[in-house]
Amino acid sequence: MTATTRRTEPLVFEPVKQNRNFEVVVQVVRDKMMRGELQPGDKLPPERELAKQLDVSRNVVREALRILENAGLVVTKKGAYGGAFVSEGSATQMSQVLSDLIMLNAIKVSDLCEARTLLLEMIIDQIKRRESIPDLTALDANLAETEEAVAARDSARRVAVARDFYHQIAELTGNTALVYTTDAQTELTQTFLQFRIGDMAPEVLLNSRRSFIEHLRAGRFDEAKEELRAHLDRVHTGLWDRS
Amino acid sequence: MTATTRRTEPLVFEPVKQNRNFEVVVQVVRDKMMRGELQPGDKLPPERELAKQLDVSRNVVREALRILENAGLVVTKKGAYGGAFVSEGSATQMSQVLSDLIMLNAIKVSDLCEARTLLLEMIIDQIKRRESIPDLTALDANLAETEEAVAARDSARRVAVARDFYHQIAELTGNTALVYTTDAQTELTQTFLQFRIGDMAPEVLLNSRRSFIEHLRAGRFDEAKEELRAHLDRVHTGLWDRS
DNA sequence: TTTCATGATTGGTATTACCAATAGAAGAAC
DNA sequence: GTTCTTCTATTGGTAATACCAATCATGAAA
Repeated sequence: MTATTRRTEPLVFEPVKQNRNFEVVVQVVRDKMMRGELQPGDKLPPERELAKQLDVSRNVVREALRILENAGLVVTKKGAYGGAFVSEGSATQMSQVLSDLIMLNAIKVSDLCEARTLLLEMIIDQIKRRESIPDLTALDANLAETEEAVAARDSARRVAVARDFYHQIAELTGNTALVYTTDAQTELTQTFLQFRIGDMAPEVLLNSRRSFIEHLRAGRFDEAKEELRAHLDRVHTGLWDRS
Repeated sequence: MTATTRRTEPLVFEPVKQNRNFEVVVQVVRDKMMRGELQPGDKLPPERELAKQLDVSRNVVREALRILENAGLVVTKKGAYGGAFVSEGSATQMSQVLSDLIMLNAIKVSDLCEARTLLLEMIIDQIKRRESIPDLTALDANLAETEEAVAARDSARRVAVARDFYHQIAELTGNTALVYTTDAQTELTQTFLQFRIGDMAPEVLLNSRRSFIEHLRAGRFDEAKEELRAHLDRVHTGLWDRS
C-alpha cells in the first residue's frame, strides 16, 4: 500500500464539517449563554464592534443575529442605546415550529387538536395524582375576567383570557415544560381559529368554565376532564375540515 | 376640533407596524408555501435573482433565507444548480426550541424529563384505548437491531436505534403531532445524555425492551406503561442534577 | 420648568467586489 | 466509443463601504 497505489475506495477522512461563519458566530453566542456569561437582559456589543472582535464582516454578524432573533434568544432594538438583548423565553417559537410543520403537511391539524386534548387531559390527571385540591385563585379570577370580556363583547380580550385559562391550568402542575407546551398549543389553535372566536354562544362558554372549576374545587377530577374534553371538542370542531 | 388645535394627547393612529424588509421577504415565501405554490423539493430563485424581483438588496434576501433555513423550511446548497430548496419537516427545530428554553432557564431539565415520561405514558394509554393489539413488527425489528448494536458495542448505533424505538411507539398512535413531539423530546434528551449512553448495562436495557414489547403483544398495556416508566426513570436519573 | 433642537449611537439597507464550491459540459486519453 | 480530466458557468459565502432611519441623552431656548 504505497503512496502511489491507485484505489477506488480511498482513505476516508473526517468530514471536516466546514461550518459557515455565521453559524460559528451563533454557536459562540449560544455558548456564552449556556455558560451564563450572557443572561436575559444583557446587551450584546454593537454589530460593528462584534464583527471587529470576531474578525468577520458585519454581514456575517447580522445573519447570525437573524438566526438568534428568530430562535427567540435575542431581541433587537434600533437607535442609540439599542442593540441585541438576550431575551426571556416564550412559547411563540414552539408555536411557530408547529405551524411550520403543519404548513409542510408534516402534521395534520386534526392530529394537533387531538394532541392538545390529550395533553390537557394528561395535565388534569397530573393534578389529580397530587391528591390535594389545587389552588384555584387564578382560575376564579380568570372566570371573572371572562365574564367581563363577554359582557363587554370584547373579543380580543376573550381570546387573551382564554389563553390565560389554559395557561393557569397547566401552571397547576408546576411543570414548566407542560406550561410552555400548553401555551404553544393554545397559541397555535387560536391562530387557526382567529375570526371564529365569537362563534360560540357566551353562555355555553361560561357554563363550561364554571362547571369545570367547580368540578376541580370538589375534587371531581374525572368530571372536570370530561367537561374540558367536551369543550375542546366543540372548539376544535370545524377546524380541520378547513385545511 | 379644528386642524390647528394644539393637543397634548393627539390622535392615536394605527401602529403602522413598520416591518423590516427581510421580515417581509420571509412572509412572502411563507405565503407561497402556504398557498402550495412552493412545495417540498422546489427550488427558490438564486439570491441575486430574488433580490432583483423583490426589489431589495441581496443582503436582505440572505437574512430572510437565514430565518427560513433556521426555521427548517429551506435548506441551502452551494454551487451550480444549488440554491435554497423547500425542505421536508423534521423534529430538530422543535428540539432546538426546547433546548433554548432550557438554556434561558425557562424550563427545568427535571420538568422536561417528567413531561417526556408523561407523554409516553399518554401514548400507551392512547394505544390501549384502541382496544386492539397493535402491529409490533417495527418494534420487533427494532429490538433485533438493538441486540446487534449492543453485541457490536456500537454506541452510535445504539443511540440511533433508541431514538427509533420511541419513534415507533409514537407511530402506533397514528398521530403525527405526537410523533413529532416524541421525536423532539427524545432527540433533546439524547443531546443532554451524550456520553452517558453506555452507562446502562446492556442486559438491563434489553430485558426492559423485551418485556415491554411482550406486555404490548399480550395486551397488558398498564404493565407495559409501568415497564416504560421504570426504564425512563433509570435513563433520566442523574440528568437533572448536572444542570 | 418645560419644550425643542441637536448630535451621537446603532440597527437597516444598498452596492460592489471577490472567493469557493459545485455540477454539467467540453475535451483529452485510452 | 468509453472513461477520465479539465474547464467553465452558476450560485452561495464573505468582505467592505456608504448612507439612511430610528432612538435617546444632552443642552439650549422659551
